[in-house]
Amino acid sequence: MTEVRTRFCPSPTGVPHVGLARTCLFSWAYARHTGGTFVFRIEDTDAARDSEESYVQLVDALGWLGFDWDEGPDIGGPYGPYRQSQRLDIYADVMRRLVEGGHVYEAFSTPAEVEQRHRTAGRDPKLGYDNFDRDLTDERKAAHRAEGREPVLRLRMPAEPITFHDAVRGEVTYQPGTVPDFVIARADGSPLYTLTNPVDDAMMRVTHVVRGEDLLSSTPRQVAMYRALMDIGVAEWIPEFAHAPLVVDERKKKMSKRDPRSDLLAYRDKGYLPEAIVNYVGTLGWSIAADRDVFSPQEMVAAFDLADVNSNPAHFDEKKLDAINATHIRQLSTQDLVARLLPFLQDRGLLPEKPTDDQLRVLNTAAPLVQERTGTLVQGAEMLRFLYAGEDFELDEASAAKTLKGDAGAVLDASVEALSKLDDWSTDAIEAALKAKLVDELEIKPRKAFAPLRVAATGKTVSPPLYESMELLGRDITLERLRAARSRVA
RNA sequence: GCCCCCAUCGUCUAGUGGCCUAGGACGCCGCCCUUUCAAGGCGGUAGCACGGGUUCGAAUCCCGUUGGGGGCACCA
Repeated sequence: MTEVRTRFCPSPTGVPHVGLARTCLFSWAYARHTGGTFVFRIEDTDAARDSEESYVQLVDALGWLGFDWDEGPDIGGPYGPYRQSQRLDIYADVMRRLVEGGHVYEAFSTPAEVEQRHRTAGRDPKLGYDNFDRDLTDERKAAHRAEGREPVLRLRMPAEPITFHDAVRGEVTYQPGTVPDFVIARADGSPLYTLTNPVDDAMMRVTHVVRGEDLLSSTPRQVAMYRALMDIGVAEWIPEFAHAPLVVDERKKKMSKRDPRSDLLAYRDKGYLPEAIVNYVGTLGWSIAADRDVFSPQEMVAAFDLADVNSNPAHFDEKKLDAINATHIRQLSTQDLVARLLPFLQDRGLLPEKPTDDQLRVLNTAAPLVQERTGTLVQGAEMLRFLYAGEDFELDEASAAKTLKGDAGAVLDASVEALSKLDDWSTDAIEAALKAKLVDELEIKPRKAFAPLRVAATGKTVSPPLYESMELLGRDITLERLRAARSRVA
């Protein structure tokens, strides 16, 4: 157990969520930090719930976030296959050896029977399995089978305390009797997570198991399974565990996978940067430095250690995510920002698949203007809408109602007049002409004067800087829009 | 109910016995800048759950209390 090998092994159910991203991040960052190997495995042993669609979304989301793996279902590797549904023969073989080794036994009790026994004995009926079938005689088993009952397989829990080391929590001990013998294979013979997960981690030579705290209390079972696997020669060691604290909601409950804030791909659609998601999720249970919380994935990899992960649950705060996203947007180069904005403009039909040189020139000039005032790429694209809307340009009704009234008519008339006779259609000239006319000559307060102009030209009360926007729009369109707005003022 | 985990500003965190009259960030509030809204700059608000120990000294170690959470499937 020299080189670090970590893994991320989701089951393909539902949509990719924030909790997954955080667990994956810690696992991935640790492998990358140590120069180890990162394995991606799919745990699809529950045909009823797993779906190919979910698998595709998972790969999509992970790739978007910038995670890369050295071994996985899509790229193979020395310990494949990396989808559990393709490893059934392996599990069958291990099961057989586990039975032979006496670690596992056939159990026929139904949950109702177990509960009934608890009641009869005056115990709490919710106690869980009572290890009743541990030493069934061959006669009893045959009798059960004669009734048409098929057994599940259960692992015999050891009689000694189970202690394991957790990189986050230190030593954790479970007393014997507190964890019942557990099922590792269904009555139809198909394997369960309780078997497949440790078997694969062992066979894929995983050294560090990073997972959520919700799995902490299943770890003694995991450890017991490892011991059995070591006994039959399948495992060589018990991996180090690291249980990351839960991501919780405002009610302090484990954040639901169904929570809309949990949907990773939705963040991409809303114009969040993947590195911002990674950054934010990385601050949940870990910190890069005492006075710093904005960092790149590379910086996190350089600094990350499982031992520094803290153990208390972290509340998911969308406001903070927004702030971090905005910061990352501001740090982008113009070229990078343009490249990231482009798909959003195209999705909205504002730019064609192949933009013209002129459209790109405008975008290169305008992108830095929205960069410093937008929280997401979607907001940024929307802020640029007025530049590309053409015939479809329309005023935001709320903005128009707020500003196109009272003095607005006079302001627009005066502006059209001043701008019409401008020789030089540049930001500076526009600014000078407008200020001279509106502020100096007509003595209109700046905030009163420029609000209607902004709405007239860009459609909204929030936009890139006004004079620059007018320059980019060009004289004809600017004047046309001011006149159109004028006609709306009573 | 049983087992386990957790406990620093509203939130995320720094803090691993003296550097802490507890630092940063988000949020919130105020001021400045200013062509709206933002952004930016500056400042402010606010916290070691409680009770016992240990120690010359505790946010930091131990015990207990309280509170919160997770798990107890032929799901993963």
